[in-house]
Amino acid sequence: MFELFNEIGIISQLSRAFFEARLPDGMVLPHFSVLNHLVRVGEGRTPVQIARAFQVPKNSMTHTLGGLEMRGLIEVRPNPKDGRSKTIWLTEAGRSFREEAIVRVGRDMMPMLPEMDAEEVARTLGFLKHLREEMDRARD
Amino acid sequence: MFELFNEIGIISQLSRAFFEARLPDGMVLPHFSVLNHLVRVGEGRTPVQIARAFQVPKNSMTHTLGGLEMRGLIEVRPNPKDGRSKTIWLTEAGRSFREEAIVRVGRDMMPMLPEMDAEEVARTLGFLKHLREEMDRARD
DNA sequence: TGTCATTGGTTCGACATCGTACTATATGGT
DNA sequence: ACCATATAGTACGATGTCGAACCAATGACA
Repeated sequence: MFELFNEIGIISQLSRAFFEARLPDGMVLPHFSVLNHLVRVGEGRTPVQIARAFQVPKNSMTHTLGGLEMRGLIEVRPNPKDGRSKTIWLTEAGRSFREEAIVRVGRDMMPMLPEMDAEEVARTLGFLKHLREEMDRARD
Repeated sequence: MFELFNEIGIISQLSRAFFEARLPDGMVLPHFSVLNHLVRVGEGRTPVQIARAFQVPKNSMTHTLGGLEMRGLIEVRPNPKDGRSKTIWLTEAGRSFREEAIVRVGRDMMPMLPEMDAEEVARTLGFLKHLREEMDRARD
């Protein structure tokens, strides 16, 4: 069990480094992740919603969103339903940035893929999701 | 595939937080990991060897070892075979600190364990090790 | 309507992590 | 023996991440 978490930690570290080596200068994995999230889950989300989705504190998300806005990849608008809140939208630059990043990373990831059995990946993913839910519950 | 790395990243984050919440004040996961490594792999390792084992840059390891030495959990001795190098040894305090941490974390991790099938854990672990090796190779 | 607790977001300070540059020792080739 | 190159460890600066404190807007409730 310790070993499992250990392996997970190291892979997380390696995959992050792998990713960031293929992103421009100061961009970091969470930047890409947020763009991706907005495409998949939908735009117009609030910062807290996004922070919860990634299980990070909201001030960290403020920081990440700040970087994305400064680079013109997202647009921040007020939330018409709540005066305290904001909503996050992709710009055209943000959308195309995500696409290019996926191509670039995907290309370099190619050589690794044939080595892994698709079914095994799916089973592992299922187990990890289960594990994550378990850990969420243990957080009280 | 992206989703797999995403899940791994979040679990890594959660498990780290879980761990560190059960360590004293300023201690952090790498501190424990290094102590554990020394017990399992053996004492007398050099900082670079340890850094490589954890896939972190050597200056990060310098920092981590500094923290452990300051707390009296390890002892640093010169390397008789190489004047540039040092060797790292556990103190009694370090050894017992590790034991206590394992007990404390293990106790709180108990409620999660019955939820997971041991065979599934083993299979996942096998796959992740394979994946890690693949990624190591891709690092050139 | 007035008051209090809750929630969204930011600011600030602390710290881990990392790239780069640097010193000191070791190693290999001539 | 001498010099070039590689390697071990450290120092420094930049930055991501986070907890705590804070402000503003909302909601609950008398």
